[in-house]
Amino acid sequence: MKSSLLQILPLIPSEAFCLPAKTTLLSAGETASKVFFIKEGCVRLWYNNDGKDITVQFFMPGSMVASFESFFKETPSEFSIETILPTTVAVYDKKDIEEYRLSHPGQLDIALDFAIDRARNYVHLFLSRIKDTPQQRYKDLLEEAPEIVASIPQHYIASYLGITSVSLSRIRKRLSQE
Amino acid sequence: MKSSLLQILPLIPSEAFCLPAKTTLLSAGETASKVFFIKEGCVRLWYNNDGKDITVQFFMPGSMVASFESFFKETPSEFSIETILPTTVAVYDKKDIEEYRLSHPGQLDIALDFAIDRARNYVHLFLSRIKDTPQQRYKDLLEEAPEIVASIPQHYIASYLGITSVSLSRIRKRLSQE
DNA sequence: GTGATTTCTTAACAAATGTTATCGTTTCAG
DNA sequence: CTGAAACGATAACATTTGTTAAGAAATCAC
Repeated sequence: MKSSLLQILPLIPSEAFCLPAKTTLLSAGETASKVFFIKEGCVRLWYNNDGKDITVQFFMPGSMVASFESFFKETPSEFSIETILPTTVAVYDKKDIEEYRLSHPGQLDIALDFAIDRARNYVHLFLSRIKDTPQQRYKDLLEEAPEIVASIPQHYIASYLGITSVSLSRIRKRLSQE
Repeated sequence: MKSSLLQILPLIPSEAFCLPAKTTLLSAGETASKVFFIKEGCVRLWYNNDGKDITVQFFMPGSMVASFESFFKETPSEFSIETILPTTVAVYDKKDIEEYRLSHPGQLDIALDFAIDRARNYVHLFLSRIKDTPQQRYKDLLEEAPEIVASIPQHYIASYLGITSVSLSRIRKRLSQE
């Protein structure tokens, strides 16, 4: 039986940190050498689109976040990562992961598993933008993570939904009138 | 020095096929066990969104295509793959790739490389939807692959751009008036 | 070849969003 | 505590897209 990623993670050296909100974990332009495991709080991955801040994804406790392409290809990251709530993370270094990976060849390939997982994630982010209206995506987000919607500024939510905060305000009004 | 994917591919058994347009390589619901290398022609990967046909991506000669998640996770594919022009492909079987992979552990990890590559691809598809207007994306597609735009029905293009064919028609008119 | 189908354009109207601006309210730093 | 900044709602108008429908042109099947 193959081990799961969550079983293997504790075997790799890591450091835990408690961070305040708005702490940057990785700035666009830097090359990612760390993976963060969210223990508590909330983190967002965002993209600077000509000065416009676009939230690509929110990460909740129990999930891992890194700048994917940068981490694997060792190129400057297109994305930044920052906490939006007070957050506790475990930080894994790329070299420690590689070391474990090379010394346990028979086991689950952590890197491949992480890569596949992130790829699947982007497929679904992509599909959700294609399939659903901003209004439907807002309703979905409300169901999946009401605590996010409640605790962070709406312009983060709006940029995640791919609309302006004005439009999100209108959507909220429409929904409250139903 | 690590080998590139394109150097390794010829070492793996494959079969070549010449296929007419509109040939389905994989139907949604099936589990992907093959990877296709496009030698000539053009292939599209598409998604059935409640009866609406959405083209996710076009694949040109020199690139590889498979239903990513289905291939790695051995789950039913959400996507279908079909030729849109007469196309020549080399077909690689998952078991042959795995065999090569396991018997050449020191070398480039084909699976990881393919997974990373597909993930990067989805990141960029995703970003391009976020950053650019349909009009800009149409202009980009015209530059990158004029032969596609010229040789396939416009509703494929429209669904790739995320708009209706009516809207694409309007965009074309706008551009021709500039 | 010919009739049927598909493709592409255009029109008219409805619906949604973007942009800009205003105005309370809340939050935050010092 | 207090002034400044950020936040959220709303209005007005422009722009874009979706929808539906109609018609011309190209393509396909037989």
